[in-house]
Amino acid sequence: MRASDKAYLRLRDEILHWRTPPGTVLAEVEQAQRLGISRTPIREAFSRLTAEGLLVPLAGRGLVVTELSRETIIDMFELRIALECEAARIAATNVERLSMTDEFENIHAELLNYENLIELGDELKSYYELVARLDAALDAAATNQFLLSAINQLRPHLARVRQLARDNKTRLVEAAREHLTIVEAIIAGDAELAADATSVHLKKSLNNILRSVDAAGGISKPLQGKGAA
Amino acid sequence: MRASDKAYLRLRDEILHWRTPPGTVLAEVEQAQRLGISRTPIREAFSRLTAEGLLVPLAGRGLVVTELSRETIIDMFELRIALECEAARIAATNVERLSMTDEFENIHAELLNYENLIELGDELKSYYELVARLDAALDAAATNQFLLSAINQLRPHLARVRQLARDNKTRLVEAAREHLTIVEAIIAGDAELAADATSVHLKKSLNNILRSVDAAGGISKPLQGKGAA
DNA sequence: AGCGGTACTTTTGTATACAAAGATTGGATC
DNA sequence: GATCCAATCTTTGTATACAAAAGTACCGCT
Repeated sequence: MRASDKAYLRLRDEILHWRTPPGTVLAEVEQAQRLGISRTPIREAFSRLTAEGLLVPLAGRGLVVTELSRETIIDMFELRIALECEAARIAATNVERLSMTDEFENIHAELLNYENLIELGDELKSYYELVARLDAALDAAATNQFLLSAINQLRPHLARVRQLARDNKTRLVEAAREHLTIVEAIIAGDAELAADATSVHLKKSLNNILRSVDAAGGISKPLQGKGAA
Repeated sequence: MRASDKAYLRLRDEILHWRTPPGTVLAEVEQAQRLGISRTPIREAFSRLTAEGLLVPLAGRGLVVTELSRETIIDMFELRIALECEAARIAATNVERLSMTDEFENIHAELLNYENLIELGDELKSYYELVARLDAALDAAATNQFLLSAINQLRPHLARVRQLARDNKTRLVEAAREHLTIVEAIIAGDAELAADATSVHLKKSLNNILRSVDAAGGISKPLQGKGAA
């Protein structure tokens, strides 16, 4: 793997997990020395992170990790809802033609399973893996490179926000039911239902995150412990 | 201006205006020599163009200008419709609070003017400038940095596609009316009407482009002459 | 004649030296 | 004491040399 890739992944991971919190200033030489590589691959990594919007140039002083506000999170979800509803719409339309019904049926069956098992802490990781599989299946069924690229552009920002909220058991059971509805709509080929169910799920997710933020008295640092994911 | 910026703008311009058509392979040393600068700023420019999706890496052979197909154009507009309808929705909601009603009223008045003047060739440039002003006003009223960033990501691709279509008088008059409807909906604060009017306009624009492409027997090279814009 | 391997060429990846631009701090002057 | 200017220092921007990796072509072998 290239040094620039390693630097990019590491810096991004540190930002996403709040080890380098918003407002932190990064300089080229400083990071080059810390990571034990030269400025060239660091510049490459910086430019990718800047293009993603995780860093913004600070005139003559290096790059700053983007701030995160309540409004920013709302804006993020506003775009996310538009994009993922569209993706769900397309997926529902294409699932049959792409012979992906089986894949969604499998996910559906496993979701039914996890709805009962979710209270067991051990199952949490598997549950998040299942949601990741659903996301991947949706991506595959969306078949629109531009839409996918826009969603992927948003993902790192969402990952950073996710660190702020802790999913409790109640919310997880609810989310599982919402996912079930989405999957069922896609299997049925009902595009508008898929879009609406996605909207419902995302708006409830947003509310859950905002509740966590407000309960913590604003955005300061991520929640600690195994609950966050 | 930095050498990397100059290189980026020039390379991008050449791609957008089909002087470097899809499929062209670009190498670092080659472009560095042509533009009279070193490889470092060229790499910077290449990485930005790659992030935008105008170039894709070709293993061990440099970077290749992204291909453009009929389906690609449809995908592009699918995303564009989702994004700009959302932007129009937000703009209609915010226009009053942002005190931007006057700006849209001005654009409205000028649109009414151009609807009559549009057949004069001299007015074409001014008309496109007016549409650009409308776009800018919409951006300002959208107030969602993530949504805007997604739209801006799409713009260069749309610019490249625009070179393929020639707007005839009939289409221009029609487009002016569609723009009028959008502006009126925003002034009225009617979010859903603004979104629907935007959808109408963009779907008709897409059809006009596809008609041009099909009439030319596929995507080969851009139309020549003053008509394209 | 086809296949495989090796050497060579081309291309990208990295390090580093140097240049330029901007910010900050110190001093001098009003 | 405040302000402006200048020198210095920090930081990014650019060029270039070198390393590594990948692709290609050629040659020998089967």
